Amino acid sequence: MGSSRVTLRDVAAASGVSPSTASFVLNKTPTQSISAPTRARVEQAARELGYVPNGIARALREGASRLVVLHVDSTFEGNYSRTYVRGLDEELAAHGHVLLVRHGRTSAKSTKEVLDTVSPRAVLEFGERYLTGRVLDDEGRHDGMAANTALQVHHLHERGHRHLAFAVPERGRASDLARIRARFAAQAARSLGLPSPARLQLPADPVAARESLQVFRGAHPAVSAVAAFDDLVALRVLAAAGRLGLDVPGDLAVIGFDATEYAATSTPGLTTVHIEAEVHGRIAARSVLGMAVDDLGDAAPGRVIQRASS
Amino acid sequence: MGSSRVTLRDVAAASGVSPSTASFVLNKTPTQSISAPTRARVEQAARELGYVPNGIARALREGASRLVVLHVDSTFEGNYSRTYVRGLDEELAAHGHVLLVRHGRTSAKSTKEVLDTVSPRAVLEFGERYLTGRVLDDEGRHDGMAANTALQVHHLHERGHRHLAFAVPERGRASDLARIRARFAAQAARSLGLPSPARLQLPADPVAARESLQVFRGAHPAVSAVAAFDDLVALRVLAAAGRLGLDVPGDLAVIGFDATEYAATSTPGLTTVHIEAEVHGRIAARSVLGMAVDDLGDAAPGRVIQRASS
DNA sequence: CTGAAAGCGCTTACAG
DNA sequence: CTGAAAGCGCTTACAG
Repeated sequence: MGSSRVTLRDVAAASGVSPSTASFVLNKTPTQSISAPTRARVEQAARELGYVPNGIARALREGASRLVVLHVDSTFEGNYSRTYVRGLDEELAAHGHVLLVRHGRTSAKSTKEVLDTVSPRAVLEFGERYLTGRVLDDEGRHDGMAANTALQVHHLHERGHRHLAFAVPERGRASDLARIRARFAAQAARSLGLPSPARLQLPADPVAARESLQVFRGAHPAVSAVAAFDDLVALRVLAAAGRLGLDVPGDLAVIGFDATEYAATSTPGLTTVHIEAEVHGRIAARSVLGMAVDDLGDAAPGRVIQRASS
Repeated sequence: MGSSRVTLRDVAAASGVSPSTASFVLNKTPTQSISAPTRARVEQAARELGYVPNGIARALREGASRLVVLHVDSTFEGNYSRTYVRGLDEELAAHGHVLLVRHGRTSAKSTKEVLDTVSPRAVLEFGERYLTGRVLDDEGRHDGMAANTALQVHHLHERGHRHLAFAVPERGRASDLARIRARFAAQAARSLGLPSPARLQLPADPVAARESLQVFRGAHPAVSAVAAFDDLVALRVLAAAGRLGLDVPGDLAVIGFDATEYAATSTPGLTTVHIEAEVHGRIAARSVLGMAVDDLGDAAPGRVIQRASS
């Protein structure tokens, strides 16, 4: 902790200039011209002394720190969150900022506390950008979750399924997100001329999940394929189907979402959607810093990882 | 962002005292006595104006912010990390501090950058405390990972297994941790008079994993049970065993670690160890703040969640 | 019991 | 091209 000792004043003293001048040099302040020799001396002194600016002092002066807080509710399991955070982190780092993550419930109070304590440059909600997506063309296609959900539906349709289910987790978990995803699935189905996917809820308890699937099968005998909210829910479908003696994919095809490592461990292996969100993370970073995002290119499209469950 | 407008000076003005006095009141500075009426006026003014101290200014003055950074390399999947972070977060919040998480590789440079930018009160490495554990008695028992690993070994031993394997992930992933866990497993086996568990490596690719298990079975025909590094590795063992036509648990029993939700979705269901780390999180919080930890009690012991795989 | 003053380390008008 | 000065919002000796 006792590292940040060297101060701007030290650098100034060592190079025989005022702190103001040292600051101008070190920040390359565009509105100030500094003679080349002075600049060289200051830079060398800073290097030799190992000067690093005190972020707190700078933050007090500038009104905000160079910290960006990402608030995440859910867990970090799939490929999406991993790549999103990587992109966000790298892009922020490239522009002198630091990413820190806040976990857990968004009690308004505790969020305010964070803001007051560290004066971050911004607070991002995980997935916000992704939920929206960017419109790619005049037909209003998105590269976000809508497109990736459509990928599930298209995949099942291509394999000959017309009557689909959309499988969601137990009540309460990720219910907002599940609702949005279900809506996207319905849109995708409609655009293919398919009926809207039926809603299938899969609780965590295996016995309850099996019963849930059994009841569902009775109510929706025509449904031959399931697009799941995520891999976990998909694996629950697989387990329930197995316990009901159903053949997967013969009686019921299943596709997961977001390609966790667990998808490779089921029997049959779980088909799923691999999502690369690094560009989304970078876009979020640039947006927060008020920079242009045009040169980042489009997000890598999602892709289906085909296994035996579909 | 434009919320933190009200300053200490405003509160002081509104209550007709100096900023010094207002500060003394609001911080309940123990070395200062303030008359009751003054105190009341300041507190009311602060409340009415919605005053929240500027954490950056305070940090500059005090030399460190009230922020604690938790550095985590791996993913947050099992019960352990979830409960650890919850305990850490709540305990820090109870003492006026804020927890933020930094993900990803510990490049020394980027860590330094974090420190310089936000001057956190402390930086914790995830699992550090847990890796060590606390000695509970004179026999040197630990409540940390050693004890939880022993739980796996004891469970398999109780079910009649004498020749065990310890299953680890592919090269590179969590290899330090895997080595430590394997050593704990060996200690536990020795204390039961069992031979040291053989090392079984399970790559992510299902075909490679199956081959790995096949080779292992040839080399260690006596091994009848596997304790796994985590649930993911355990599920890989299950899948590989299934593909080899082995009966689980008849031919090979399997126990996972850290009770992810995925453990309930395999066929057969995966027996695993549930670990409650909230107390560890609280201990870490208190330690970092230089507070006593005695009244926190012992960590909840781990427990085996019995399913069909053992 | 209360207040004026200094200072944490920086940035940035402003004056020269 | 360079420097002296003010000020971001707080805390805490120090004086009264």
